[in-house]
Amino acid sequence: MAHSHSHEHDLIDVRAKLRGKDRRITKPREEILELLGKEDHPVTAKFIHEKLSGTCDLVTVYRSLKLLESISLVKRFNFGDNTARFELISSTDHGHHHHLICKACRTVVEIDECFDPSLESKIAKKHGFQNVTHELEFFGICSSCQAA
Amino acid sequence: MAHSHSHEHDLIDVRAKLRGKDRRITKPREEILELLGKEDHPVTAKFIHEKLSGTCDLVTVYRSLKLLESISLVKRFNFGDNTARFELISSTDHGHHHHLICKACRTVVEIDECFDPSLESKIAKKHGFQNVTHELEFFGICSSCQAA
DNA sequence: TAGCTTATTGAATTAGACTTGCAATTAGGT
DNA sequence: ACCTAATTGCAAGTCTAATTCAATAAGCTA
Repeated sequence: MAHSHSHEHDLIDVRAKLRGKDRRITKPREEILELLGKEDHPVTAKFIHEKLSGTCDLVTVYRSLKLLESISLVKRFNFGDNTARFELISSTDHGHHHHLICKACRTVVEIDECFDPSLESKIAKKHGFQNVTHELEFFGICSSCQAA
Repeated sequence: MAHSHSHEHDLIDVRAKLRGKDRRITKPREEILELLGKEDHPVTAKFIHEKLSGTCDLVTVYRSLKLLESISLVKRFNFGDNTARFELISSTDHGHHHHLICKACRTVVEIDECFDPSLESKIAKKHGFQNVTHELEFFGICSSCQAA
């Protein structure tokens, strides 16, 4: 019950984001959002497609993710392996956070810390840029892989 | 003369890096290094291949860049468009610097500033990671594109 | 300098992520 | 229930990059 209620709540959110844009709530989009809600790290389109095992086409996953990204429900991350990864944007951090990735086993740790925002505004001002954001990921060797 | 002299100097560097590794100094590798030395922003493999216009195959460019990266002569950057970009590693910053990229026209500005290294060591220690590095790029709208 | 060993190259093929065109389907308003 | 347009599935295409293998050439050694 509690789950279906919160699910309903999510849907209201999604509808709000789609409203007036001639966009629709479809089963693949719902399923992808629900799956992303259960993952605590960014996942690839292929991973989503496999988890959904045949309920929709891989192309639909790509298209859905692009749409969800465009309405700021999902954020795309790049871990340097030529494969986009997607995470649900949480209301707490608005999707702005970083990751620490093990170069050996590809384990991912979510990072809340970030550098002082004054650095970004300083850089923006210095070069006359506006709406400056950044992408930051950390890479290293996790404790398990150090032992091995 | 001055140029050929500095070129010779570079070659000594390259030979040193390759020494004892059963690797060879070849014309494509020399040409790629020379070209990268003239560029002041990261460039794609395709760009290099076009500039070298037929002197070697695109596959050789990919292979050479991978080799040069492996011996720390070249650094790979990711600007979020699924295309790797490469820059010669300068002795001054050891390849560690960042970029500010215009989301509209893709203009690139080299950035020297970075956040305090204590943030990185704090994160490394907190999660038991070693050899932690980071990839950081800034994105925004440049002054020309703001006007347009 | 010639000869030898083996790293490297070129050309074609393959791999993998992602996109596009189009007919069939379906969301969601009336 | 009906209608219209957004969405999907499937096939085919694009783009970056890796792989295979015979031909080439770097760089010793005599």
